Amino acid sequence: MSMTPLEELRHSASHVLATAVLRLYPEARLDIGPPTDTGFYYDLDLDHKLTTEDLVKIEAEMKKIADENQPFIRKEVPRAEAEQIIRERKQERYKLGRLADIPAGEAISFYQNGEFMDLCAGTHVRYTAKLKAFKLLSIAGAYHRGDETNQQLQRIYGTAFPTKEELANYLTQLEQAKLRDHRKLGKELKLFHIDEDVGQGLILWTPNGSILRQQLQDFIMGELRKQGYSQVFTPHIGRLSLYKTSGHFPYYKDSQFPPVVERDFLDQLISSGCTCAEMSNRIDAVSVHLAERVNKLTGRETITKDRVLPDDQLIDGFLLKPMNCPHHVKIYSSQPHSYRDLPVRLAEFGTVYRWEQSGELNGMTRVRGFTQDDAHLFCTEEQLQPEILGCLSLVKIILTTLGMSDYRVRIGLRGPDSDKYIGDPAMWDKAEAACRSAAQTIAMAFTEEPGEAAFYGPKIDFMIRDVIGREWQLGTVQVDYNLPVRFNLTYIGADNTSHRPVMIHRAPFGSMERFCGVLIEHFGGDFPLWLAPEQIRLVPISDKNLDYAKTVLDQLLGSGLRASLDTHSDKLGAKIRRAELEKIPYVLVLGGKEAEAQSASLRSRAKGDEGIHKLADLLGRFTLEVATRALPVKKAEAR
RNA sequence: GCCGGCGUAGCUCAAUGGUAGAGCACCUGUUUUGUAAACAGGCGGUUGCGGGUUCGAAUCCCAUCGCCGGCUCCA
Repeated sequence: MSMTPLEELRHSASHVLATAVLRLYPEARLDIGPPTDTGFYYDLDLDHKLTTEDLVKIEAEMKKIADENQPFIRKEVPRAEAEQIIRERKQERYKLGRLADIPAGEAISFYQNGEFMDLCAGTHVRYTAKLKAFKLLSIAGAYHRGDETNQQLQRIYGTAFPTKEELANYLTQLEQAKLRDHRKLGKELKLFHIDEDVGQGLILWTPNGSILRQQLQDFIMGELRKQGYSQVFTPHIGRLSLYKTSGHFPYYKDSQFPPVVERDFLDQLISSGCTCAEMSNRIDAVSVHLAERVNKLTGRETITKDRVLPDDQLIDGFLLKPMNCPHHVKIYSSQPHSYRDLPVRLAEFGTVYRWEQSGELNGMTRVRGFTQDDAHLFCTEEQLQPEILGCLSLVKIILTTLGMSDYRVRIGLRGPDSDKYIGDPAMWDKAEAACRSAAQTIAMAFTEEPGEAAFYGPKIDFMIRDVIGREWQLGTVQVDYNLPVRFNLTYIGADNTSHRPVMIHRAPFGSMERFCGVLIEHFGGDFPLWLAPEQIRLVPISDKNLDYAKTVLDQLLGSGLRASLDTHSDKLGAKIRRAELEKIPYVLVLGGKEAEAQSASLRSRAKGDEGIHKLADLLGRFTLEVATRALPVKKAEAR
């Protein structure tokens, strides 16, 4: 087990944390305490509910242990002795299981510092005095082995650095990151609102946020037209039977909003004394006809007998769509296709609804209703690779245009448990190779992750971190061999026989909500001119300049720019301050001098006062900056 | 969903069992301003919602809704 020096330090800090906890709470039962990307934690079982005050005490005890300068000593022992050590220390509850995880033949080691001894592969710093800069940050619940059916433990998070300066820098960074949090900026800049009366995880896009979203949509739609996409519109709901054919219902029932069943139907069920469990079974069930059809198409018992009921027992209803694909599939299959028509590319900003667990909801990045910049491509096997390439280039255009370079690309391949994956292994090989070579062609660095594929095909995901350090999936490109089969999609080939198309799901932004959330944080609210809700604020020096200011406003609006006039009777400084706080890219100061020369005094967000310019020049500059979708100049670079 | 913390004016926060308050925002008036905050006055609250304890509850207890940090999940 090799660790970087920083990991070694943090891992040692977690041991010292455990040492301190046992001094204060000898009854604590320890699980594990590894280093993380940003610090370390230790999971422990303790009846006493730890509070932030307890953290202060534990941290003080850790400082003492560091001062005691205990050496970390490694001891390798046979398995039987390891078990004995764990029992002597009354830590058998979790540690014996951890011991059992160590494969036979591998060394079993303990690390001791002072009175504390822990089963541990290592490595560690040599003395506790090396721990000069650490801090406990938070307490959280965590399931033993990450399994929600297991005991929930208390997890203490902390961080450690080689020096106090580095720790202080990290903590300041955390504070600064919080200022860019999209939930905070969303409120300050009036970009979106979530109202508990509307519902958790349901975004209300306010006028400012709507401009942001609309600009992004217009941008991507322009690119889609260039790539030969067709625009479609589909409703927000669809019949349950549609999702039974696609397989989404009831397989993903727990992450869907409950189905809508007709009122007459419900009344009938209630009067017939139908129980909830019975009703649930009947809603989940499918007809003999549908089961036979799906099973025949997929060539196996995809829908098992226990889910089949006679037609008069079935309850149909509508589902808020959790995905757009079944609707798009139905558009494809509404008419016959020749190989000459392919690829068919159907695009829609489609709003979908998913029942996310309440504890998982987070601002705009994890919501229950969101709009995907979705599209479904229907193509031949041969077209798969170039089509994937086209999808990737879309994502690349977006990320490049927005200056987002801090992302990683993950190719999800099928894992070893082959039962989960549907479709012919030879087709999978081809699709996985197509993903790989498309990514290579476009020169994107990627990691291949076996087991991360969907059950219906491999995928390419774009992962981006938010200011808190949480990683989110944005853009995605997924190959699908399942839906074309289930819906019996075909096209007529050059050989005049029927063929099965391959489907690609792709969403370069992912969802507009999540993307905008991440984008707000990426720019810290200082949007490029083309995205800024308000681009230019007009500030007259005094009310005497209002008339001139109005003529300037008309010219800006007439050029398609988003501008407003500050008519408050405040002093100039106050008006400037207001515009700065609202992060408006440009302020035009208008006074007597400016009015005489059809000009304006320009103040830019990046550079400050830029002096007097002719209005005509300014209009040209602004419209060009919008048209080229120029990235904002950073304040530091401007100086 | 689970563990823990939190919920006071539009926003940021004060008031720890004894009269709900400040700053900003907003409105009115005065001021007419040259690059990040003029001055004065006014409006604004059933302390998330519902119960309970108490002579008296923002404060203590119960329940519920929501938010925050994790965990689990994410077609």
